[in-house]
Formats: sequence, C-alpha cells, structure tokens
Amino acid sequence: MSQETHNPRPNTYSLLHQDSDHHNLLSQQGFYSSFPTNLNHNHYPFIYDHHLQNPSDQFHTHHDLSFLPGSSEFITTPFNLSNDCSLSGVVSCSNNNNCNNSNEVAHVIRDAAENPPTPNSSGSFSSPEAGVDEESSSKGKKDLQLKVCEGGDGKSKKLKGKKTKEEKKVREARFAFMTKSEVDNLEDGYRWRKYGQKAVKNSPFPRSYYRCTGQKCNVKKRIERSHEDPSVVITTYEGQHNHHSPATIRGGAAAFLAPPLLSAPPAFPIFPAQDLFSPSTTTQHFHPNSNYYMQLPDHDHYSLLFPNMLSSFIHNPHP
DNA sequence: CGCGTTTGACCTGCGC
DNA sequence: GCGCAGGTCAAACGCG
Repeated sequence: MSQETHNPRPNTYSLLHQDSDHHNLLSQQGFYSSFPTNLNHNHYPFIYDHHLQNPSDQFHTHHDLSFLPGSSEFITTPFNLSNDCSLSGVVSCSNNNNCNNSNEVAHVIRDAAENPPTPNSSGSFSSPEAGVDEESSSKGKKDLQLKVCEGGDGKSKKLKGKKTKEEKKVREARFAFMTKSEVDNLEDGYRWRKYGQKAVKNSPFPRSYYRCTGQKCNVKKRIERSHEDPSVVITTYEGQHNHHSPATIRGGAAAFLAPPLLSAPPAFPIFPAQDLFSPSTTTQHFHPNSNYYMQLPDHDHYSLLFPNMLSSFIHNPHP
C-alpha cells in the first residue's frame, strides 16, 4: 500500500495513491472497481474537474474525467495548491498513447505524487512521464495540455470551418458527482434544455445531454445512470453559467445554488438541491473509480469551501 | 405559439 | 481507411 501526501496544511490538495492492496481502483477492466459504501459524513469520495484559478486569474488548469463511464479522453490528478496560490503536481496521461493500460496510468499518478512537477513561469505544467506540455503536445497527446487562461467558449464546431488544433482541444471546466436518486434529472436551480440522448456502451441506461437555457450560457450537463448501480445517477456539469440561478427566489436552496461570492456562478450546484430536500435522494457524492476523497469539516462549510477547492483531498485507506 | 423533448442523422476522434 | 462510440444538430412532435 502506498500513500503519498503533500503539504498537509490547510488549503492544500494532496495527491494520494490508493494501490491494489485495497481497492485496486485502476483495475484491469478499466477504471471500474470497488467502491466504499460505508462513508461517514466527513468523507466524500470525489471527482473534481474544473478550471482552477488563482486570485490573480493567472492559472487555469484543465482536468477531465477519463474514468467516467463513456469518457475516452485523459486523466488528470488532483494537485497541490501552495499557500502562495501556485500550482503543482498536475499530471495527465492520454489513454491512447503512453497509458495503454491502467497500470501505466497508476504509475503516472504515483510518479506525479512522488515527484510533483513545479509550475513554471508561464503557468503550464508538465509531467516527466506523460510529457505533457502546453501547445507542444503533438503526437497524439492532444488532450493533455493544461491551459493558461483558456477562453473556452464551448461553441459548436459542427458545420463550421475547421478549428485549429488548439481550439478543438479547449474544453470547459467539468464537475461530476454521483448521487443515489430515483430521479435522473436532479433539480439544481437552473433551467435546462435537452438536446440529445445517446445509448452508452455497456450500459442499459442512456445518457442525456442538456444545455442551460440561459442566454449565451454554454453550460451543459450530462446525466446517466450507473450501470453498476442503477440507483446511482452520474451528473456531469461542464462550463460556467454567465448568470445566476433563476431559482434564487426559492428560499433556502437559492443560498446554496447562487453563492454571492462568485461573479461567475458554477455550472453545478454547490450541493444538489434534491439531496438536501428530497427524501428520495440520499447524499452520497462518490465515484467507484476514484481514489480521491474530499474531506469536509461539515456540511455547512461545503458551499464555502467547494468553489475554490478549499478542502483537502484525503486518502481513505479503509472505507 | 412558445418551449421543451424525441430521435435519426451527422460530425469527430480514436483504435485497429 | 474503416468501424465504433461519444457528442451535437435540427426537424418533428407534444404539451400547456
């Protein structure tokens, strides 16, 4: 069992590796493996995927959810955020190049944990093994770059002129969580318009695609039910709303959904409204493939901590 | 009529 | 190049 931690001080994100002795999260079948069910309220296995910004808006990092069902892109790890807001410890790995199997991915992650790269002056990052380098990531490592101040307009590319390589690779921030719920589409305070539905490979449940109905708001979300546990709904938000929740008049939920400290509201609910108010939904934010657990002091601090990742990823060796 | 959903077609990236 | 899978478009449709 290996476990690496960095800077166990507040506001620092620790990259921790959970090896095969326990949950074998990077199993040979891909990234599907065991999954803790006896969570206590302070331990939330977590997936986080977003643009991280420092106070001077210098750094945006682009993460993805390669381990989400159906995703086929790349994997990024959690990172360290030092007290001076510099970033380090980000590593990515494409699954079609030097990460041909999960073991390699695991090694990349572990290597990154043991030898976290340091941010350079331009704000881009690289991993010795993944060889990720912004804008120089040719040779099929297209999805690996970590963008600095990327625009991310998220516009459609269909039926339009060819986009440049850079344009094509820019992707909006993403955040995903899993919720035990009988309802697929969790109420989150925003209005969504469904624009597609696709069958998911190896799953009897389709994936639905939604777009925010706000004007010029490019936020999207996808909803699918876990084929491993049909009671679990996987919701993935992408992008940032350019408006506040239309549900701000709905009392308590609004306080969660539209935190005033954010000029650009997150695409995702700070806490799923249905989790808070519906007896048919239980509050479990987790991912069966994730070895990263978000530790939260308590629920009341959740909404304050979350937008800026002011929590620690912790390793739960015996969930 | 406006808005949202459905659904088949189409586009794109990736692996072989 | 081909096939597959994910993602998106847009016309048709349903509903209030």
